[in-house]
Amino acid sequence: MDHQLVFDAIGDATRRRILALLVAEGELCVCELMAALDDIQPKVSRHLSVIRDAGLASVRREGTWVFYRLASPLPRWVRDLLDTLRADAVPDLTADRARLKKMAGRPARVAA
Amino acid sequence: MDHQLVFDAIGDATRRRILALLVAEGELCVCELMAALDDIQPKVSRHLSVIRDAGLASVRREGTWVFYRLASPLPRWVRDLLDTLRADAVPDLTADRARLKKMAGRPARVAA
DNA sequence: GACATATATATGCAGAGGCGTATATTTAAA
DNA sequence: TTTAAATATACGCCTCTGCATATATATGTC
Repeated sequence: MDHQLVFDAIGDATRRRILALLVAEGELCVCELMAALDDIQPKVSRHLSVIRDAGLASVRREGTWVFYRLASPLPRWVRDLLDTLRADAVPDLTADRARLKKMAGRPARVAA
Repeated sequence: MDHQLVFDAIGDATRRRILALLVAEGELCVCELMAALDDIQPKVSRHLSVIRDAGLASVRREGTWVFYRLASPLPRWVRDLLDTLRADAVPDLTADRARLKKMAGRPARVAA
């Protein structure tokens, strides 16, 4: 676990929104993150690759969908760091979760 | 308190070392931080200005020395974030504190 | 295979940030 | 008022990073 990669990952506002959503919601696919962030696909995908390369998220493919969740186990200090990404630290989180809730046609999970 | 400025401040490795020292040691002057980090003065000073401009540290002058400490009060999420800067999150911290301890001629505090 | 959906990556560009060196500022003392 | 010590800032330089657009890569369906 490279320390700088972890802090780089939380250094960007868009990535903090993604990470805060993963902390709060558990597992989300790219299309759900696009809806929650109201942002374009290449941008979301690029930021997800940074998060994944930092070792913070793991990936599960289900058909054409790709689901991201927080990696586990994570070192204690990383877990503590991610736990700080609550609504007071990530102001967009509340609105992002609301948009996610309103998203039409959310993919149904088959497996965990 | 600007969120991005706070995360920018902890995004740099040198600044994390400084912040971790302030969390662990309380109040330190620039010359003590130079000794602890084993780094040059303009670099330490520049990073301190970023930390100060983010609202994370306050400054007290005593003669020619300038002492930095964590600002207070800090928002809950900022305090939580800084509390994650322990030795496991900032690997240099242990060596930095050892160098600080060995520093010759540390300035004596007059006031708090 | 042809096509559609979902996701990933390549590319060129513009802006931000860190570095070392040099210099300015502040304070105290001679 | 000169000098020294401690600290702050200015200046190029270079690298890194995020962006939007375009394109590539699965995967499933017909």
